[in-house]
Amino acid sequence: MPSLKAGKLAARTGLTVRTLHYYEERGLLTPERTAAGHRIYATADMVRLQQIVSLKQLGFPLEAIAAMLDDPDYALEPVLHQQLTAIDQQLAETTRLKQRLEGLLGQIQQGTALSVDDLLSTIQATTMYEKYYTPDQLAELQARADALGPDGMAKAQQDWQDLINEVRAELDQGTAADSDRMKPLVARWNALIRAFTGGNPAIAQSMKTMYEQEGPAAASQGMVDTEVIAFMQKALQAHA
Amino acid sequence: MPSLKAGKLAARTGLTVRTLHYYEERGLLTPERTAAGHRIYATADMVRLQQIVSLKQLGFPLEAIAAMLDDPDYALEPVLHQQLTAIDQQLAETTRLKQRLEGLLGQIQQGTALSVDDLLSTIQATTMYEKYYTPDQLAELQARADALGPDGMAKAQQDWQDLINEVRAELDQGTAADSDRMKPLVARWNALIRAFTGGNPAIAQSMKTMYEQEGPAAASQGMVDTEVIAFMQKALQAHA
DNA sequence: GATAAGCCCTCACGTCGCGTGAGGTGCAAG
DNA sequence: CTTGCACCTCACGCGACGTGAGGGCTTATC
Repeated sequence: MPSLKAGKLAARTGLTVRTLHYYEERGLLTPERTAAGHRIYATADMVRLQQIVSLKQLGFPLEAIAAMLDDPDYALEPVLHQQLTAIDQQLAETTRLKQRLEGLLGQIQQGTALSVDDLLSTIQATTMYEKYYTPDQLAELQARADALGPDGMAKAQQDWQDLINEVRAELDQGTAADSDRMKPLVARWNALIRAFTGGNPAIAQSMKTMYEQEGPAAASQGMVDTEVIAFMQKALQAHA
Repeated sequence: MPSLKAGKLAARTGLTVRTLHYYEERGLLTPERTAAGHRIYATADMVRLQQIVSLKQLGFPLEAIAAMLDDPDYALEPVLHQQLTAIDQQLAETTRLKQRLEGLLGQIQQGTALSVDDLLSTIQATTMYEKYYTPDQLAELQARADALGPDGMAKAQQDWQDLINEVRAELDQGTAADSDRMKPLVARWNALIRAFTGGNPAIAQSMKTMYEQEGPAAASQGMVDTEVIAFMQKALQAHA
């Protein structure tokens, strides 16, 4: 009769004894026991173990596997869809990460960036943008940046920084987003955005999506201060 | 003077206070303290935090980030390369996972597979193969499977199962891999492999690679018993 | 100057899927 | 009968925090 103890089953499946114990802890697999407490895995247990392993290969957490195996009428389609969209998202993120890494490696091999600091300045400039702008749009942005030259870029950066500082000052003073005091700041903000987008509405739209979607996480990229962004979004709407 | 306490900094960066604490625990960020023990983040701390976040976005673990930031001459190229190959591998695995999920969803939507059990039989048949065989080879295998028909498939499966059981019996009896008793079993094994590969050496090669590379993990897929496989590899070599 | 609200602090345990010992018992072979 | 291996049960470790619990600090209001 084909029934095995933990060590043998582990050897045959390529799992470890600890893993079998763990599955039992989680209620996934419940072999019989000898009088001395040794686990005895019968054929049915092996079949079930095989199912567990297969479902794990599909990326399901153990808890979900337990639910599936314990209910034979489990609705598979929704979980598969869910799993698939999660996978798609992960795939997209990983792909972007790969592109970033390749870009940085390229910079290093060209000698453009050598220290951690150099690297970080590159990251800030590129990370978030790649996500929301199409290649076309990125090319256009790059062209405009080139046209400005390093000095122009520095000035634009400074303009943004000054404006953000002033907005934060108002925020700290408790100024309301729809206050008249915000009017000139809103105007300057819009002007800077126009300069950035070059009047291209597609780019403006991408930028808007970026802030809406990304929220706090985006700001952490360039350290743009999430509070200021949220505040300005209200102000922009109030003075639309 | 721009220096903030934990809550404010957290709000601005989109991180949580706990995260700031944790970075301090790990030695990544060490703000000053007030007499009462409250953390005070100066501008330099914010810059450093920004660097930490950026490097985290590249997928580095906190320990590596600490090393990079503490040594300005840190050799970046190797770690970037390493990171990139890790990413590539992850990408490949995730892509395969996605394909599997899509295949299964297709089956469900066609009504071919409805229960968890149906799903699992499909998984076993396909999972591992997709990894090591080229699409061409998979098509050829599929064609041969179709030619056999369901009955032929069942017989082939049974032949394999019988052979494996016999091999395991020898293994349990302590028969040596190079023993003459193994000769007929080796011959049958080779015959079944020829039937499977259809004499196509490319497919045979893929199959070999699969077993070599995958080892125990592969077996867990179809529950092929890793011990029997290892034993047969020795036997096949001994009787080559 | 007292009090309440809100921010800050330090433990300390939970997450997920096991790996890795430590320390003790069971079992088949010599 | 003893040796040695297989088995058992705790119990801590990982990575990057989340989530309270329980208690001090600070600031606005009365």
